[in-house]
Amino acid sequence: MSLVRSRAIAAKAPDPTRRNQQSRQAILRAAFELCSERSYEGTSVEAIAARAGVGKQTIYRWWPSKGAVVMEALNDVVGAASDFPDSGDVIADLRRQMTAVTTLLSSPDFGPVYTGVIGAAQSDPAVAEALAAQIINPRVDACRKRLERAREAGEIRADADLDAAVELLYGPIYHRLLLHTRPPSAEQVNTVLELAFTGLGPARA
Amino acid sequence: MSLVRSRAIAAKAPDPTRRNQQSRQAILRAAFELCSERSYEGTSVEAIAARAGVGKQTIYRWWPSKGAVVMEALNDVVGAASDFPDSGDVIADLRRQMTAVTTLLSSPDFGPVYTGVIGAAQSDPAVAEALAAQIINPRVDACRKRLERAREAGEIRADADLDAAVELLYGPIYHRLLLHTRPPSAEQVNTVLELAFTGLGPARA
Amino acid sequence: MSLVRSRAIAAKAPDPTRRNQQSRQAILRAAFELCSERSYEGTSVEAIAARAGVGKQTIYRWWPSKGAVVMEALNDVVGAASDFPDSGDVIADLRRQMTAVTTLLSSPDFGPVYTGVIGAAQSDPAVAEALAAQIINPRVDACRKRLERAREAGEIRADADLDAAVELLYGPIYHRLLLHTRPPSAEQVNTVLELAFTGLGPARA
Amino acid sequence: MSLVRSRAIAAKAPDPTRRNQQSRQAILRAAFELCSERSYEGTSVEAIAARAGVGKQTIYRWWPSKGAVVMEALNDVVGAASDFPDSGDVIADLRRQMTAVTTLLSSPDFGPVYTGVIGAAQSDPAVAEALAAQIINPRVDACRKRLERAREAGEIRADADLDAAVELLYGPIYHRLLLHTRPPSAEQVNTVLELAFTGLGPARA
DNA sequence: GGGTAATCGAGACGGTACGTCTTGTCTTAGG
DNA sequence: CCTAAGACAAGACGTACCGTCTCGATTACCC
Repeated sequence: MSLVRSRAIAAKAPDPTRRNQQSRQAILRAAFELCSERSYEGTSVEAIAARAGVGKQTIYRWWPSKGAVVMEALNDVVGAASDFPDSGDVIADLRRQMTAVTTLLSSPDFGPVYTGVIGAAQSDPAVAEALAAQIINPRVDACRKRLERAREAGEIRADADLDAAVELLYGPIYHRLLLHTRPPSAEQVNTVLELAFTGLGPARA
Repeated sequence: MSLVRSRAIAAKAPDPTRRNQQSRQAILRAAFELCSERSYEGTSVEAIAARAGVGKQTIYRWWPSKGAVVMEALNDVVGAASDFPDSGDVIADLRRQMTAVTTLLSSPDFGPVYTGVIGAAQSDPAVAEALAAQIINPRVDACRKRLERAREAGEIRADADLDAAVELLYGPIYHRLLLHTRPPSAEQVNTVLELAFTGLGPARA
Repeated sequence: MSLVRSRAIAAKAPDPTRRNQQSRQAILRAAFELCSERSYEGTSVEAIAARAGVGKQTIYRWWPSKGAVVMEALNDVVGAASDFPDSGDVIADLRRQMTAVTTLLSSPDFGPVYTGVIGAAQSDPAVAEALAAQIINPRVDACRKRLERAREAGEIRADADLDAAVELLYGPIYHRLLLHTRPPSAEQVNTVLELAFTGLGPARA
Repeated sequence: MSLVRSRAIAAKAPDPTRRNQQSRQAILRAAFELCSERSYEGTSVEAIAARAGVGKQTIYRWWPSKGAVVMEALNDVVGAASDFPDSGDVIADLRRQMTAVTTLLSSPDFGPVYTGVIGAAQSDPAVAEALAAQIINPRVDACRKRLERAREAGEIRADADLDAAVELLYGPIYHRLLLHTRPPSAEQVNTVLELAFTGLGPARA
């Protein structure tokens, strides 16, 4: 899985065996650094090439756009989607994972780069596709698998739509993150879990 | 509230009483049209000025950036946040309102412009602030007020955090919309309402 | 003559009796000051209006262009073309007058403004015409009149073309001034007078 | 001499071996054409770039200003300063050369472009320097060399300052050209030569 | 182990848009 | 009606990047 993971967006043609791995690393590193220092929008392909000590053509040979480069750089930073922990207590496991996410998103190094890429995805379908395929879906899948085990264990209603459940849990975090109403936080995670598992409705029976 | 709503971002200095309202309308109209025809990213200030028959300076005099113009145009299109309907059945009212939202977001005229502005908000703090203040918060407030009445009527648990509840309901829609996993839909609204009100946990008692 | 002298370029229409003389003076003064401080090119109508505490319209109402304003300001500074002195020695009189000219042209306050206006005259026929009519021709005339008296006194050949003679005397100064090969100087005046009166040819008979 | 002639003003930095000569020629050609059709002032860098089918940056990469471009274009048109003819009769040679100059300056294609550049030189020191170094000085030198031979041949006084003599001969032409009193002409050349060689003073001895 | 083909750094190129500046006209209030 | 103030349409300025292109100069594979 992880072998193909980080190349879907980069399908451009030339012989990958001749690729200079030092240049590739320098480019990804420069891209992430520049996005952290300035911002996603404030980072140009020219600047990435200059910082990496690389010709612009070397970037355009292997990636279709700035978004694709930063996408891949981001993916290198966060690493592969690991499976969810399974302690037997689904709420504790979700709390752990979701809290880690809000912490990462609040990091000044990572958060703005990530939201920058999501911003770029709104106007660049290739970035949007790569974002969903490489970053979001693997993590949604890992979460849904954990929820499936919880459902089998009776911790979750038997009739729950688990894809929708993942969106119900993470949606509020992205709502805050992307609409800039207030920052996501560990405290929010607790509230969301409580509401989502107990339900908004009045106590039943 | 709605008196000040649509000018927060435009604070730039010159005497507003001398402003040419025809130019203002032509600019907002041109901005929205161009964003609909091409895309947010594909629309330039130059093009807006040309389409509106206006000098570029007239745009830069009154707005700090393209994002601010489109923001205001969008706000004109969607109109003020109306109060939620109150039929006495909170779930029916939410379904009506949330379905209208997903329909609007799925419209090819409106959806891409809206996501474009949200994308711009990720790199432009002024746009982000205007988005929250002018578009999101008024609607969040309206929804929370309806939920408050529902809580008083016993349709919602007495201890529920209603701001979080709004995020719980709308977050899943924005999750799909902005992460481009799958489009928001009326069907999603039903699923979300069912899950959010009943809760993920197993039937109690 | 000198009553109408300085208005030829300004023929624009409105009733001159209603003209505010304080504004006129402030404009001319501001124009000359700004040209001295920055340069002719670096001075804009906006800046002149601002410095003079005057609306731009007040400038455009009375003058057709920046060149016309500076032209008139310059004319105020140098004053009317005075008659040449007549000591009975034409060469001494010319030396006095021409040396005064090179001194004025070398002044950092005046020289650059003057060459700036001559530069503007190369692209603006109205300025060119005003320059010739208001600045150059009156002085050429005064000089020619002095040469006429010298011719009558036998100091100058009876068959000399005196208009050409004036150009012969002042041309070398403007050659240096406008082609920027080397600055005009008092020393140049001596050389020019010597050459022009004695002639380049070998001593006759 | 003529090898280095046409690059003095263009010292801007980039590697000249990589320069696209087709673009260079297209730019110079477009610049001269536009200046002829409209005027020097009425010609913009944008228009030159558009007419030449070239990006603006390509102009700014190799020239510091519009003046520098037109300067070089002009220099290409007039060609290198040729040596003066030497028929043994210095007055005949000067008449030939100076008449050619007044003819060129009276040409509607060339004259206004040339005066436009001289106008620009009054506000742009770089253009002024290039004008002197590339256009004026080579021709002054060629003329002075011819006068030196004439002095050796006894056609000119042994004690004449020949640099001043060149200014004496050409100054009157530029006086008319740049102060716009009346146009330079072949007839003027005759008058100037007669006056300059014979002298203004009464017949000697 | 030499030939050849692709990648590499570098950077010029034709373009587009930026945000600023100035021009000359038009509009508004005040005297 | 003239004035100061300044908004307006127009459009050029010089800069920044875009994505493509052309250069030698290394590579690295194949014969």
